Amino acid sequence: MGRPPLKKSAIERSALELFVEKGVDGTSIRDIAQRAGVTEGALYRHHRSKDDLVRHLFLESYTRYSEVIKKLNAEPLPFKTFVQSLVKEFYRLYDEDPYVFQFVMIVRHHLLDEVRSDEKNPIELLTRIVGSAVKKGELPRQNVDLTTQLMLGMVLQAAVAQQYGRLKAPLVQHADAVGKACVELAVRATA
Amino acid sequence: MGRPPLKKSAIERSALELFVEKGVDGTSIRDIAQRAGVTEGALYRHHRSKDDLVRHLFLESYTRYSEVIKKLNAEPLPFKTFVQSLVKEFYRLYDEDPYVFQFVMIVRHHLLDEVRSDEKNPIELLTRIVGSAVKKGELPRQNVDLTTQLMLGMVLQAAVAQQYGRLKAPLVQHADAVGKACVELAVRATA
Amino acid sequence: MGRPPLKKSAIERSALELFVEKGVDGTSIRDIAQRAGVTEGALYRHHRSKDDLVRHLFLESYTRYSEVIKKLNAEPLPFKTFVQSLVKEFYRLYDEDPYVFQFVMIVRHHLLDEVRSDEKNPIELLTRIVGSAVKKGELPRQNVDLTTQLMLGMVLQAAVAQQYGRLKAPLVQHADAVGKACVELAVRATA
Amino acid sequence: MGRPPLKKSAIERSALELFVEKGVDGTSIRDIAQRAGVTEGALYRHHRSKDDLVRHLFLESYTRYSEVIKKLNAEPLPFKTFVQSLVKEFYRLYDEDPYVFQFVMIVRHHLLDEVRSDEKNPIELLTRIVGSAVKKGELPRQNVDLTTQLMLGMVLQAAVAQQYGRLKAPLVQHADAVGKACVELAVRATA
DNA sequence: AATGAATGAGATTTCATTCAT
DNA sequence: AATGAATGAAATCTCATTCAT
Repeated sequence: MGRPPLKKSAIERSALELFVEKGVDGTSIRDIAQRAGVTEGALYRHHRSKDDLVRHLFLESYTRYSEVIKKLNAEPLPFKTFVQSLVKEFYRLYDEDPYVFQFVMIVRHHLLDEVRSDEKNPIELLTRIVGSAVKKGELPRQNVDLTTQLMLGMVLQAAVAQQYGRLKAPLVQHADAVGKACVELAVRATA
Repeated sequence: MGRPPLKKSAIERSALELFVEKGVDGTSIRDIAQRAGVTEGALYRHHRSKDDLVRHLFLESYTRYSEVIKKLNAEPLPFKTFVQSLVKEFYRLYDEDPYVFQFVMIVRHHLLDEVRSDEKNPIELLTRIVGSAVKKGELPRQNVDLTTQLMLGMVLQAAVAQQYGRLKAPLVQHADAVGKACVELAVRATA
Repeated sequence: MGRPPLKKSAIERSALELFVEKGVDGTSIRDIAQRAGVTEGALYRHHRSKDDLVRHLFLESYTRYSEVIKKLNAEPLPFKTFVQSLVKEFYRLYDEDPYVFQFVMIVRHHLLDEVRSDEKNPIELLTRIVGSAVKKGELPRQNVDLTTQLMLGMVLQAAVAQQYGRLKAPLVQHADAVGKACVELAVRATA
Repeated sequence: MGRPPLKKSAIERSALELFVEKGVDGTSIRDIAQRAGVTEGALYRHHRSKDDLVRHLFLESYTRYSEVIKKLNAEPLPFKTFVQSLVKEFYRLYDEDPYVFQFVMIVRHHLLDEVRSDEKNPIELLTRIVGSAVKKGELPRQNVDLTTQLMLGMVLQAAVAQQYGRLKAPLVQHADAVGKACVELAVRATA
């Protein structure tokens, strides 16, 4: 009945981009409003505060990535297939919209607490998946936490490198290589 | 390998810690002065501006890490030895003062430009080292950029994980495992 | 003596209450709309502006009280009867809807100008009534302004005290005592 | 060692006056700064927020008046003397600086809570003093709360009337008349 | 009649920096 | 060297009001 919220998505998109480009604290409400083509007050119709906006964008973005893991975990896949599919899906998402990934990387320091308590947060889940592959005998005995983190490091770093121009886009073309590296790491690791 | 500076000025130390804890933009001159136990004006005796202070701390910290690579690169080591020594030295530094590493991670977005142009910046150097190991036949033909980034990802992620409480300190105890993973990655990679 | 308006519009009632609870400037259009269960725009169907709404409520409330005096003044009553009836009517009104009284107390600072010019404003009227009682010999010679104000002070303070929980409601039960105090004050005062 | 706080009192005085003239919510930080001849930020060196400033001024002002009662209560005076001295002291303070009194009247609605819990708040004290005069037989049995409030009403209303130009300043010249009225009220009241 | 998104002006507050002491 | 009051600019947020729907 009232006006439709024409500018809501413009505001959120502008914010996401600016947060990535200049950092959260480095981006002012005015910056966001200008890029979105609205006045500063408009933002507050949709979000209680700048902080609120950041939180909203974070949860939205974070969820997008964490659901990939949850979905893949729902089907019973061999470890190798699981890892390779995961990397591919992950990089597909990245190529689709690198800003979303970059935004999560940038704010996780300050907001990860809100998610960490979640028993099913993606890192926890990933660790458990590696752990159960060890129990099933798919992988040798090893430091599960360390292996998980190292795999994660490889997957994330490729994205960071793309950002800095050190790897060519699209990232999906590296998915097989990275996936293979992850699997080999896990298969050859020793306790 | 240098010893840690036994006594940084209280101002610089407070700044470093706060920048890590709350971000650079999230930290005010007042915050720094308070933690250092001085007043706001005092900071300007030692640094022209906040920006100046950040730059100073960054260069100091960055140098500490990049020199490890330069030094190791000065001696002609086999690839495997090089990588393992590098990881060990790196983690020794990290354990000595995690704030320094975290600070570099945090501000590189904003300040890396000043360093990137440097032909001898550590990533460039690392990439060249992997590249020449391939040329010498120490490593099989492969995507050198990708391999370098994946190794880097593993090394850095372990530090991030420690920060988040997912890996137990000191990091040095993981140096051998991480070093081995890096070497195997490079050795087994294919073009 | 008029009956209370059985059904004020939700907007006006909400506004009245909020103005009393948080002050006029401390109450936003949004606050009013929320409590009334409508949206912000709706208010402007009924009142040109917030200022308009305040003025409307003030005049309505103020009139309610000032008419008591005018009516009583219309009949030729002995001073004592006049005062006692006045207090009783006044407190009856107060008990009926304390918000209305409190609202008048709160906004008189800002709006009294509009009324003060009125030659027949209640304070003026009251002062004249005391004055003519002196002229008629019903009361001894005295500082008429002072006496009027002291009587007024007693009557109003009982209401304030009720508000702060220092006198029990309903106020009407104190009307005789307060009325008697006013009369005695006037009767015993000296020039 | 730093600059002396030259502007602190100017800020507080300007605030006090403006709060009385235009209300607390009706006065902006800019208003205060302008009248004090400083920039807006200067206020925040001395007070954490506008709210803080209001609270500070209130406590300071409130204390000024409540100490009159406390001091007089310290000496064992007959009721009549006590009341007359109190009114005189009170009006002396008022004449000295009417703004202080008016400010307290204006903000008490919003801040009185902070003081009400105080067992020794002036209204409580006053009530107890009347009560003990009754116990001692100095006054007849009566509704102590009501009498106290009516006396208070007279004393305060004279000040309000001065503000509105209905009583001539200085108020001290009315002290005896008001004091006498208070005493007579208490002496003649009945249960 | 009503909605609620959006505006535009202004409010409070923060903060890097300067400067008298 | 150091202090901390004060500045000036900018940041976040509020809010009465308008207007397309």
